[in-house]
Amino acid sequence: MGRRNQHSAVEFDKLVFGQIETFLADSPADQLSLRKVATLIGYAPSTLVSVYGSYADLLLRINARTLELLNQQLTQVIDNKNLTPHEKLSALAMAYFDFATVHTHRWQLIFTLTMPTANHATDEMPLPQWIQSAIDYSFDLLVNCLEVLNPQKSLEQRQIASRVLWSGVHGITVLSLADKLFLNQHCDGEVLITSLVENMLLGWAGKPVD
Amino acid sequence: MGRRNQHSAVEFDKLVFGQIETFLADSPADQLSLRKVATLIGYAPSTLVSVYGSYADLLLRINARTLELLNQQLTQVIDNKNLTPHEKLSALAMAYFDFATVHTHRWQLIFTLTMPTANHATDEMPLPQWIQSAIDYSFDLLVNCLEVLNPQKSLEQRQIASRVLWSGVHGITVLSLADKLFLNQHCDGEVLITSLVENMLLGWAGKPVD
DNA sequence: TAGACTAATAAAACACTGTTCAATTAGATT
DNA sequence: AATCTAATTGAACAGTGTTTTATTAGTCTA
Repeated sequence: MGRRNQHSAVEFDKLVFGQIETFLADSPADQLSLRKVATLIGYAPSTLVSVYGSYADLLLRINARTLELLNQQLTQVIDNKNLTPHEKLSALAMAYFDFATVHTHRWQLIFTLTMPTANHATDEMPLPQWIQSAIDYSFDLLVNCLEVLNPQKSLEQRQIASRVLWSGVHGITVLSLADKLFLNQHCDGEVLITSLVENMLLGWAGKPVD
Repeated sequence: MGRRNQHSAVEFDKLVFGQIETFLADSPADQLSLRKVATLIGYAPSTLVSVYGSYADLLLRINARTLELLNQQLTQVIDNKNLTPHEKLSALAMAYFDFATVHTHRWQLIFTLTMPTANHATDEMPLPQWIQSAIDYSFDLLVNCLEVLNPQKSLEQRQIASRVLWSGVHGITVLSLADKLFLNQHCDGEVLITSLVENMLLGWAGKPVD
């Protein structure tokens, strides 16, 4: 077939992803570069491009892995059958926050990575089907919890509330990691998240929930 | 004194800020560069550096102007004395969202700009006093509204609730602009914001608020 | 008025970045 | 043993922000 790989495809992936992710354990993504990754794995920069298409595409692969890991952690929370809907929502919110706190730089990369060259295709092209399904499924979990808490509300209202909850948790996480909450006493973002969930569900159910 | 400026200091600022901000009216900040700004204003790149210190510092000046403009708009809402606390909070949230929607790229620059070279000073150095005061003042406005709505709660609880509200609005705004809310029907972020404020205040006051 | 001084501006070089492309190289195939 | 081919690389390119050096053009002084 030609020159033998010094690493097989999967070995190469493992090498690349491993080096990048250990780097991101300590340092933010904007301190990394294609050339640094190349020296980190002992290959030439052009090799990485020929394998992954571009540096942006490589980082996109990293993001896919991060999202998969996040999904695992959230699923783990959901699968705990001993929780009430209220507890489940709280646990999900906290798991999201904790994940971002632990894997700060990998999590931030998800939201800071922008594809270069005003990619017209990206704007109009819908998400890959498997991603869209995964997202829909995740939101359905929230929607179901909300339905139990207040069956009176319409589906649309539940969908809206699920987005509000997730946006709120996301906002708290973003600002907490950026240290932009400006609470004089050092008060964890976790306190804010429980307050958000507590008050939202109180407003949502019209009465204290369990 | 030496060679006369072809533009005075204030004229130069006006030229630079004007060109950058009209650019950001159409295009995101990551498509701009020091060299592009230089050609845009008809000066050499090094001139900009000698005036503002660095490209990052220049963008920081842009952010200061954006924040000032945002502050004006929010103050305008607050100064309307005919509003109930509830209405005031809703109007503030909406004004924040609308500002980000109108000045998308300038607003995003505030949160995407990161100072280069792992600036150790930045991590430990507190904010300039005038900025810290402005932030405290803004949050106090929220805290006061919350006190009227439920005087039972402690100051700390009010401070927490104000952060939750702001984080929630911020999160909705971020995800709305990134088009990551995944609501199948095209449903404005404004609907989410009213839902957030409504439910939070319902939970907060323990009863429907005016 | 002629020359020195100086602040404003620019030009060039430097160290980076991601990307492209032509040139290798080493194993498999014939 | 020669050929072929896929993996890998090195060099060139266009771009970035920054630094350093050089050139202006106006003001001040002798």
